[in-house]
Amino acid sequence: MVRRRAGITPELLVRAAAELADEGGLDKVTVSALARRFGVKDASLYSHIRNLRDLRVRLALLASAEMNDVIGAAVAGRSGKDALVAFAGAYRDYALAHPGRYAATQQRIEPSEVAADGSVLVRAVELTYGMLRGYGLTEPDLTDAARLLRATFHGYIHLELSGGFHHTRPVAASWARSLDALHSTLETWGNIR
Amino acid sequence: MVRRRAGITPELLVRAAAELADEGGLDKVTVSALARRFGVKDASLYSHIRNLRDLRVRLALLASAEMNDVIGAAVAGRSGKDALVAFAGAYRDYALAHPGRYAATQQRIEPSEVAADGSVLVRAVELTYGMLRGYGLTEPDLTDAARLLRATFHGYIHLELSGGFHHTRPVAASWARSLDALHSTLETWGNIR
DNA sequence: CCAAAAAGCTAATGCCTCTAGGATCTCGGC
DNA sequence: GCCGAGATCCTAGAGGCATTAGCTTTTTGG
Repeated sequence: MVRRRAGITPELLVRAAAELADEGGLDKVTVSALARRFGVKDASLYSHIRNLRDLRVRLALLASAEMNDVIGAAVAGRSGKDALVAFAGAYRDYALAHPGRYAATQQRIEPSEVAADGSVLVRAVELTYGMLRGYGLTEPDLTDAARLLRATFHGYIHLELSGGFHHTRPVAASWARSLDALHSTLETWGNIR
Repeated sequence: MVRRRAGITPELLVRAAAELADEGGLDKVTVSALARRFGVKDASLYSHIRNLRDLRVRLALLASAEMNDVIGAAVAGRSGKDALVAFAGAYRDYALAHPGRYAATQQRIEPSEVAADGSVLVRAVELTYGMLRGYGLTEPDLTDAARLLRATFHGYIHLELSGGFHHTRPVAASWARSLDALHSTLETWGNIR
């Protein structure tokens, strides 16, 4: 009997996992579902990934890299409010288009789990700091402002994705208004309080 | 053989679930774990709760009610920045003290799942709006500002709980600074852009 | 062409959800 | 006090998922 192999690689698995995540949520990313997808037994996947956790970490890194790319492209050549709006827009668009991947980026990941690929996470921070330096901020304001931005962006997307905004007013309108507010805050950061 | 009953009620289950959640995270809230806790077989719990989902929704309502209480008490008699700081402090303190319960409040819950107890969710909105009216905001600014606040608070807590803040600067310091910024934003909300 | 590495498979264990149907306890009413 | 109804708990069992161990088959480099 000539049974060809499935030609599975960790990369293929992660890509399939990303699709599963975006289709049905991060908790649909399961070793069984993945095995099913490749027409293979569950146990067979353990030659390619260490375990489910490993798979999800890889997925998180994939998604983070993708986000870095779209955000990086969006901010390129812009500064000030232009950059802020571009950054925020790219962030939100990615998250809404790829909710499962986005959710994956929100998992707690220990440095020991990423081995050498921590660069992805570093770059995300650099993008934010780069944008903030356009507002003339320095430490510790840089850290404070970066935290505020990340929190606001993430909080918004999370609430939007989890159906937390019931009001009839379009979320996009509130989002734009919040960006105005954030911009204004960043401009006057040094004078507040 | 005289076997006394365990005296289980849905309320007891939910309270135990809350403890499980705070101890090991929301995904440790499991029918099996709960049954174990009460010295009873898994299947027995299905006389008290419809299913796991039902349990988690009840947990979310419990936690939401608790948060409303502490926040309500914190804001009582205050206005302006006092109220904002009190609100935010109560919110963050509760979430950090009860991470599992807090996580439960972040689940997507359909109106059909809460039957008549939707009042809890309404009150949360009222608390926020009440505080914002102290800043003289009216619709649609009220909605926009409420969304920004919820997003920021939630985003901050989520990132803090998930270990997203790696920098050495104390999170509490950045948090305080962000509240200053938010206050300033709310004060000038009408003038921005 | 062959041996070792790689990629799958079967078998098993353990944990979890949930349903069906049976036994037992409790309690209100006679 | 007794009894039936309903509430509460149990046993059995199906099915899903993660993970390990050990075996077989396919590939591939020398």
